Amino acid sequence: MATDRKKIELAKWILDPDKAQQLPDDLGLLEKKIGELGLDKIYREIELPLAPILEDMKKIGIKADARILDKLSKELNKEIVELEKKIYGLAGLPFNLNSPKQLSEILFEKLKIDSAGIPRRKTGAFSTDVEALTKIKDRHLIVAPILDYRELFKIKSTYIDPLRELIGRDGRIHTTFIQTGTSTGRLSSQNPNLQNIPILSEWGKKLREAFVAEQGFSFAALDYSQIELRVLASVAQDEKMIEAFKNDLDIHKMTASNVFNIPVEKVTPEMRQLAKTLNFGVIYGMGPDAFARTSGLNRAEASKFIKEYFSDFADIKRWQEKTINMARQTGYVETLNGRKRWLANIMSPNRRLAAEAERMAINMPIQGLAADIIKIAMIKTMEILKQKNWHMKKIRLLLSIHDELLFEIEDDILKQAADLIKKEMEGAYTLAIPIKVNLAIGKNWANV
DNA sequence: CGCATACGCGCC
DNA sequence: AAACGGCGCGTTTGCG
Repeated sequence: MATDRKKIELAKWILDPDKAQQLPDDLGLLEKKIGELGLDKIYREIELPLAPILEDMKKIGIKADARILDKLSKELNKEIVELEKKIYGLAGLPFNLNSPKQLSEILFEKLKIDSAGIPRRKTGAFSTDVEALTKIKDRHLIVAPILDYRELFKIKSTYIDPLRELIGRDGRIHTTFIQTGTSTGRLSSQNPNLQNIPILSEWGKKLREAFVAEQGFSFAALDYSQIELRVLASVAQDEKMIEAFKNDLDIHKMTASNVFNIPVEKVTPEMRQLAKTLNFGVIYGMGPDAFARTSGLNRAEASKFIKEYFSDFADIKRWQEKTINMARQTGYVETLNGRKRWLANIMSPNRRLAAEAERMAINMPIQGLAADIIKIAMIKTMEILKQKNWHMKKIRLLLSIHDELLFEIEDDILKQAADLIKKEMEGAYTLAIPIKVNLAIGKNWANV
């Protein structure tokens, strides 16, 4: 059970996850307030039981193969040095490639690359982020190797080398899951952050191969399928989206079919990608500008698609408006479980701040309920594992990555145990639609 | 020299 | 220019 110190920290965070208020360190007072604000379920049924589970996860850690990391570090170093040479040659002089300021000077002053369409940063320098560099990729030969350099340097300096140093004498890496670190109810992971290990790039995959299951064990990765969109459909009670999930349709395809007013069979991959961006954008409160930027459309087209989206899924629009109005009246938003986030700026006369608060308002009940669900699943699952006397001996919960749980399971019970966990996760909460979990099994984190 | 900030970027 | 929600972290740069 949690210490009073820990309980106080949790209670204060639940009362005010942005930590903007000055709350007393008096547990009695805090718990009284929790009751008054309808936060008992969050406090007593979710966060308090979760605390010891996170402690166990930290203690057990995840096994990492130092030899693989060492090998990757050497390989990356070779690539990075070669890219540096090439880039300095094209620039005509060496400079600090990791300095956006210096890089900007080289690109746009020394080499005089056309800066049309490249935004300036607040320091006045032209942006050199991946979006900007991609835009000028065809304007000079130096750009492509810079993009390559960025990717490789990032993976080496942020992941490979620090992770190597964090392997303990037990051969494992022990992240800290922070229970009071987010404003929406999610967990975060620190020192190292194991919630943002690369997965998409080729080198990211190689890195994940360094995370390995203990001898005689395998990894089981279970991730909720489209959990935030399912939560959105359910919370907003959008019949069209609910039906799609009930029928286990490809949700992005269905969205494209609606937005483009064509049958599902006629949806192209490009249309589906656009619909996918829209679906995620809706959860984040994306406007026409951001949608245009990420989709490659112009502003007018982007606006048109957003409008079409909300006419097809009118209940979602209505829910968003209702949620923002409630926030204006009460000063907070909440998940179906009562988890709250106070939005001080929702009535701000500063439109930028008010609009920012509105986006937080429509995001938090979705992201927060998804977080509630996976936390409930963690608690229910661990209870079962303890009953079966598997906990820590034959099964360890290693990581929680927002919509995914990574377990290490002894091979003799692997299949039956993984299926059991899957059922627990799917049954953790009842929405208007089924909750689906994907299961993957492998000996390392790249192969799950 | 340490610290805060800006920038950039990995993940969900 | 930016305004797409939630995080943690490495490097550079400017300041005290």
